Amino acid sequence: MTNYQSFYTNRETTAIAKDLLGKVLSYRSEQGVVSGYIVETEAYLGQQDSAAHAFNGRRTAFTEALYGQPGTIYIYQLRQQYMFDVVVQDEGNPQGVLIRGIEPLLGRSIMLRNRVIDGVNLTNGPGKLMQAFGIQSKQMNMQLLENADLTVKLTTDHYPAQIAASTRIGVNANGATGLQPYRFYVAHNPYVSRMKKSEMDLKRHGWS
DNA sequence: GTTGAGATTGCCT
DNA sequence: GGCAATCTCAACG
Repeated sequence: MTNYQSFYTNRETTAIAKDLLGKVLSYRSEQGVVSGYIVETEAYLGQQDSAAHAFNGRRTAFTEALYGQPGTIYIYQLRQQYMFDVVVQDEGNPQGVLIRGIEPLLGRSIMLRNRVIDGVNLTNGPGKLMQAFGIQSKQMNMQLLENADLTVKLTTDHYPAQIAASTRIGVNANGATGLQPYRFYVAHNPYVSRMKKSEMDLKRHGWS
């Protein structure tokens, strides 16, 4: 267990999901470095969470990465879209945090080229941000964030003025934990998915 | 500006 | 065969 990995264990997954807000997600692409501040996350609590891929201990090639060490990359494909989770908790405990939105920092022109659409639509969704980064394969699945071209920097100069919570998006609401408030986001930040224009803070973007 | 349904691919979530 | 942790765009208010 490295120091880097200790961030991703030893406390509740919901606490880790909140703590990731404001951290910088960075990718060394072939076109150059692209990065952004994390503004939206969702916690998935593994075997007891009816909305989680690893509910009831489901373990297949699809979900294998979730069972890896803390800080492992979990990339999966859904309807032509790639999505990215950070695996949290100790090896064998299949919990994860889905990164749902980022505020662009470096390489904005690269993201524009990859997405061909400007404004908040550049990165305000889990599939959108992967498109913007130009990650369109599962090549980095199961790698450690620490060693991969995709990393999360755990120091930051951005802190949410307020963290909001809600139910998770797109999950089956009928399960036991389907309506738990495990989605966390920087209140009023424009790059949060489904953020209403009338609620956006266009000056400070919700940072303190 | 906001909401709803269709698109469309891989795996059994 | 059916469904999935989404995106896009057309239609409505």
